[in-house]
Amino acid sequence: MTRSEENYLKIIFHLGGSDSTPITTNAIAEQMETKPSSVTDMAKKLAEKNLVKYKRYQGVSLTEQGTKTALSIIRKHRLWEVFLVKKLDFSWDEVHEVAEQLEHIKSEKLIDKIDELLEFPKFDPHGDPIPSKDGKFMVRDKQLLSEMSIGSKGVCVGVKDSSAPFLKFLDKNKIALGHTIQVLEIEDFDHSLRIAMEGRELRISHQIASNLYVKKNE
Amino acid sequence: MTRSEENYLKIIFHLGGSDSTPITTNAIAEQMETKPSSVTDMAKKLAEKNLVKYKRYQGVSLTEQGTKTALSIIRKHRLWEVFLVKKLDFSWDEVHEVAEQLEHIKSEKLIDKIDELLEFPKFDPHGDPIPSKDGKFMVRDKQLLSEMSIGSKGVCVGVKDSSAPFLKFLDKNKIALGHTIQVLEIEDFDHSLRIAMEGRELRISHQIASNLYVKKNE
DNA sequence: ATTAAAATTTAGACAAATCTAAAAATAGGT
DNA sequence: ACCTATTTTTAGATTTGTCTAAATTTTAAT
Ligand SMILES: [Mn+2]
Ligand SMILES: [Mn+2]
Ligand SMILES: [Mn+2]
Ligand SMILES: [Mn+2]
Repeated sequence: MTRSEENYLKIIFHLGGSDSTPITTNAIAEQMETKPSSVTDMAKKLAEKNLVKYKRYQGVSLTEQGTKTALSIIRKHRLWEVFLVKKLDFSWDEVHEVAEQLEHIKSEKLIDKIDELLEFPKFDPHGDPIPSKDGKFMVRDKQLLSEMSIGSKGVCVGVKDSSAPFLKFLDKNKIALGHTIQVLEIEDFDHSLRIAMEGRELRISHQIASNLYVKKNE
Repeated sequence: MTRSEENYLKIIFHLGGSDSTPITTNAIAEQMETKPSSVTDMAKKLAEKNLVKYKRYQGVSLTEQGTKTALSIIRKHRLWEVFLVKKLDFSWDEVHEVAEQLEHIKSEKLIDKIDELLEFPKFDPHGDPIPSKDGKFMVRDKQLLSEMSIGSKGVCVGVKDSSAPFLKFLDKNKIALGHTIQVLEIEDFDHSLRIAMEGRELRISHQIASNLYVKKNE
């Protein structure tokens, strides 16, 4: 597997899709920051290797083997992110770039030992689940903060947008995973929210709220 | 810098050489496990980037900039090797391959944090010195065991051959860095040695002795 | 000084991954 | 059903790093 093939598989996985709703060439091209014609070439190559199903003009979907491979890359990416944060004091907005490189290191033993060193974490620094060796991962019952009703309480468990600017904004406003949240008020005008978080009260825009995942209290 | 360029620089560094005694095309080709014609192409490219001095038919030597780059790759390689042994319980015969990949990860912060986590080690698991950020490294006063005279004592501080088979052989015979060594007898016939090591007595061939570095006691 | 052997370079080709421009297929609106 | 806009594919070129085979230069022996 080349690095490029691995990146395509990862992106196809993240775009979702299935046999019945394949991923389009353009969607992949946009995520890969490449041209559709390049995607077509790669689609053929991956199909040749039985990693994707591909029919001309009909888009691409992962085979079982392709899914397995994608999950193993994602596993490595997220474990390295945890390593960087927990063991090397990286902040959560710095880890993605480095993990993009580290995810391609080829050594089963290495990633298993990292997993062990970290005591088998189930989620990465952004709240995304870490697949196990056999490709299974926790699906956490979570919803966007923007979809919660007034008065409801929960715990912040993840971010939808994990770009550095958004993560830095959260840091600046002392919003972090694990914090408790209660929705106090939702403005009709702009859908901004007034929330209580760890004793404080703050106002956040609809855009922020629609990029924060919350686990609702029972 | 591409991965290939980095590997060429590293190998040119390891081959020694200087402005007056440049490294030959064939020597590089052999180490890189590639063809001389490929080396010529790369020599031109590296010369273009001012990383080596290159004159047709006259071989290659590193510029100051090339030396700096080579040392930074070697620093990364050796720090990762220490990390694998100390933090992930790899054995010293398993680390080289993985370090060959990890040495190409591009992140200053990452390698500095690894350095810090390891408490700034000065030598790698094979006894080779780890260059500092600014490219300086300890030159240890050491000699080959095969060059020691009868009766002299020392401490085993490094291996010349760090291939897995040799390292495994040392493990099997409980020869490790840090162990004390005294030369008891040298056979005229085959130059094999009888040595005392950590209380035991053992016999080792000339070939083994000429791949073990010892720091002589004053 | 000649000459043969060895080392090195050049020329031309190839695979991987990408691009641009043109052609083909599909999808959506009327 | 038809036409047009969009999507996707093809064809051909480019870059990087490699190769083989042929040509050139160096070296070392006579
Ligand atoms: Mn990430
Ligand atoms: Mn990647
Ligand atoms: Mn090594
Ligand atoms: Mn390398």
